[in-house]
Amino acid sequence: MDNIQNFKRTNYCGEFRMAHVGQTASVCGWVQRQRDLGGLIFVDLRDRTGLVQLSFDDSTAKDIFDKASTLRGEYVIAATGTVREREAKTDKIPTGDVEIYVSELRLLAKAETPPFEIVENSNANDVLRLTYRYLDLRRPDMQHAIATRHKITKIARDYFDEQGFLEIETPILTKSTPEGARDYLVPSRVHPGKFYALPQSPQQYKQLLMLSGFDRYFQIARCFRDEDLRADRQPEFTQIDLEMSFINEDDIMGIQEGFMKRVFKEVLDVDVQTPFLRMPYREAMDRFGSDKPDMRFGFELKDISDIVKDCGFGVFSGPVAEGGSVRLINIEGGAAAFPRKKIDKLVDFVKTYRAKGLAWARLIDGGVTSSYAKFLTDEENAAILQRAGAKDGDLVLIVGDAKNDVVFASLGALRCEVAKQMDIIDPMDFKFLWVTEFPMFEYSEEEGRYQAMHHPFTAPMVEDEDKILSDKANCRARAYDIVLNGTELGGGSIRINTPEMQQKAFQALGISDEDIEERFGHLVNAFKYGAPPHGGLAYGLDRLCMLMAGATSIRDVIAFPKVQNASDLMMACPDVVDQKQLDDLCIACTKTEE
RNA sequence: GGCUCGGUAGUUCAGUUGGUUAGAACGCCGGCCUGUCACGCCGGAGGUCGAGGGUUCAAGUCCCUUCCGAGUCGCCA
Repeated sequence: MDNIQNFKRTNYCGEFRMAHVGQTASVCGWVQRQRDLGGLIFVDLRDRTGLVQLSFDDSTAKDIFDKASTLRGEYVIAATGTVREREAKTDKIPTGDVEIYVSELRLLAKAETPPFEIVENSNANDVLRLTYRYLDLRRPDMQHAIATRHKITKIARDYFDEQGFLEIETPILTKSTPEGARDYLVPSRVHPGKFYALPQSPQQYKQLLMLSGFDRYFQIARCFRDEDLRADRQPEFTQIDLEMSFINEDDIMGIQEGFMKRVFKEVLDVDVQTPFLRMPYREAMDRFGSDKPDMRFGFELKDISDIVKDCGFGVFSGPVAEGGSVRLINIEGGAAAFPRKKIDKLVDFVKTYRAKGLAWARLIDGGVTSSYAKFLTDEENAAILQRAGAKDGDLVLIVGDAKNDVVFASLGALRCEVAKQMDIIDPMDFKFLWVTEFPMFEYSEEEGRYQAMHHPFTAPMVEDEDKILSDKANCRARAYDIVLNGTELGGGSIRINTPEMQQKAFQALGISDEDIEERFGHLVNAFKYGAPPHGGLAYGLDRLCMLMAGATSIRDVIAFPKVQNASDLMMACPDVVDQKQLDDLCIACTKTEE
């Protein structure tokens, strides 16, 4: 094995072009592939910038040539040589016009054959990739994703700095907040039986920073939530978190739009149109069945409750009578040609959203075949198709339910699913949307009471302030989400800044005075000392990176992510700890895994 | 907690109504080869069919349990 004494890298592998011909260059990295043609050896050398070809022939010193013949994939080497034009060029790699004719070769580390090939677009399965994440990260697409993430955070720091924001760190060991997601708890050794919680977000700290006068705060903040994972949800994730004082919604949105415009231009060279479209929550639900609608395609929802409320078909009239609704989406673009099997799959699909079924009508060759027409009058059938705006070649899909939530959830998901299946979505089309006027409260069936939809510090809309106690169901909040292509990128609100209004909000949530003091006393107390009007926003950095990198899971833009059961396959954690550690913390386990 | 899908050489997969010695490609090892770049040619090694139990003359294949992974519903103020 050689050492790297007196070796100085002059270039990264991916840099070499015809302009370098004749130069002496020193490079280092990993062997991608060695091709031994007998009297001639080629080695593709890889570093994080790309590949360059090293070549060895019968004019090469014998000891170097012999060493080159022993090279295997993933060996770590350093080489010095002359850059020369290739006899046979390739356009498959950017350095394909040149090669380095090696005069000095050092073998710095050997490598076992990796459990999967280190290549772009690996189809190795996730268990393997995540168990050997350090090898997975060598692959060019992962290197690109991680580098893209760096670019985004770099631009965020630059941009918010230019806008007068201060980056301020907030604690990771903090106080448990029973509202909202489950907390990760950290036991205290010094205070037996007491626990810190890891932050779900820096929410209260950043509001207190406003009260302290920092005026514009931002942080790239790690957040923790002990909830089940999804493709776009990890137990620890990163937010670009910010808060501003003496502002209104327009100021915050304007700053955000400027950031998005810049980050998309610099990272993807995409021009994002500003200002972004804004849409009240109510309208988003009515038109798209979702509070995070994908605006890249139509298939909007239409309410046909008025047409079917007195019809003879109980599947339609029943839900309306019970206070729900019947709505449809009209799928254009030849969806009427969907085979019956495919439609049956869609029926199963909506059932996962608790819909009881899916009625459909296909308009083909001037005729209509449908699953429901025989139960309705000609007038009713005609009115439905007219409301749908359906024309020949279209597929009408109808869901009715006594719960509007079910109708919205199923049709909202269905329009996205169908668009996906029809492959009509352009991944490089980025359609932003602000969803505004969120409800202040939502009713929790489980808890049997109203809960804050956003969080308990969100200000009500000025015109709805008097509804905060008297008409919770119709009280709207000064909250807004930023939505990109059907993904909720972030959310925020204007906060309450007077003790009086905060008191009302807690009261509306049914939190007792004792609980207020116990759980939020610090914040309530602080607000007595002059809190400026303030508000802010937090983005999911992982989701933004995912969308910009064209990934389908945030795992692909996180260097060391967790799997669905929240464990880390590479580090093999969580794991048991020594009894001594538990004793120090006064902790006894009552249940353990096998 | 529920539902759906998946687990077979190192890897990605195929494996028929249950039936001889479980295959392919890539990778790996050895040999040959002076312009390759998915090098080529010749040869070779490599399997607890995720695990456990059951049905059967016979199980990769059927049944049950369980582990692991993915997607998703619930959940995620």
